[in-house]
Amino acid sequence: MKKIENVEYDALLESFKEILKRNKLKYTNQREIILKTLYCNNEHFTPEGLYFLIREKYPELNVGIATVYRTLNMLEESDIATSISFGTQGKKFELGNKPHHDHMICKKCGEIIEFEDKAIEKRQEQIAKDKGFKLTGHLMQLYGVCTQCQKKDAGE
Amino acid sequence: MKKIENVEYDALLESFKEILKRNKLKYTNQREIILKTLYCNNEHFTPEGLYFLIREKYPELNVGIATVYRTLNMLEESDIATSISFGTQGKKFELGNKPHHDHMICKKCGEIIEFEDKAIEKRQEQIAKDKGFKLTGHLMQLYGVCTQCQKKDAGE
DNA sequence: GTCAGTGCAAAAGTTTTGCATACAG
DNA sequence: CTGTATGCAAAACTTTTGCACTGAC
Repeated sequence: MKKIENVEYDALLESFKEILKRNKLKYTNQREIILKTLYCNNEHFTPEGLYFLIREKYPELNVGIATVYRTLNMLEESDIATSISFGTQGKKFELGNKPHHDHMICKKCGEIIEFEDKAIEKRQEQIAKDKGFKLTGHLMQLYGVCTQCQKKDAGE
Repeated sequence: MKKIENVEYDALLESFKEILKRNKLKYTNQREIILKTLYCNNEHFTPEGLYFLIREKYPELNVGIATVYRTLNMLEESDIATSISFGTQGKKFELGNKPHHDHMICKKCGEIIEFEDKAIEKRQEQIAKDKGFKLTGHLMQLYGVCTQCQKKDAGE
């Protein structure tokens, strides 16, 4: 994984610090590591998964699961991260910095593919307008079976 | 609430019985009540919420929470019901009988408006095809502020 | 009669909380 | 220094499971 010297991350970090300051919260090592880990691993983490990864990569920090939960909830409330849940596999968090993107999820293996579609975005705005909603965000998840799992299924 | 003498419900019930039979499962009172309650209350239930409602309406049945969980999971596996999660409010189940519909959710008051959009459905199928997915379903939620809440906000 | 379904209670899993200590501001 | 954040462990919640009994077929 390349070292972070990245305008996008810097901006994210700044806005994070900004939000912390605005809410009189403290900028701690743990909070930064959690943010950074979410950023670097372009994945969707369960709180537990994130916890284990951080424990492994930064054992000296000795992060507690409670801190991970507290931080994730805080990030979600601040709209820095969002959580999604699919099937029985529980809740997963990701950063909400990417402006608009959606998820296609394999029901068999849980793989998540991200995609973006301007046409759909446009329609969404139109629908909201029709119903008198002021649109602030959206969540779209397509469920299906990924190529690999389709092959596997066929083989059985 | 009007009594059920409803073609749509009958059809649902039939397909439910059909699925039960196909899987050598039994048609029990509890299972029917759970299905009926989901159908009559056009809402999105948490397992617990459904449990309490059923306890209240059919105390003589003495349904256990375990049965509610078991049945909901069974319904979801059979694609009769789907579960979605609304933010931190946990997992909610609804019947999947309405062929395709999505949700627009007011972040202020929690109101849920259902809508349907053919153009988006089409695009979704196209996207899935492009990525090699076999699409089995989708979940789309638009978040925003409803007309009433916008007015309220303006008034403050 | 047989075997799946049920309620109950216990267990397993997940998330939050209380508290003493650590550390950012 | 002050007071928030943290780790730990306990508590609270949520969901699943084991078991003896019930009831659908």
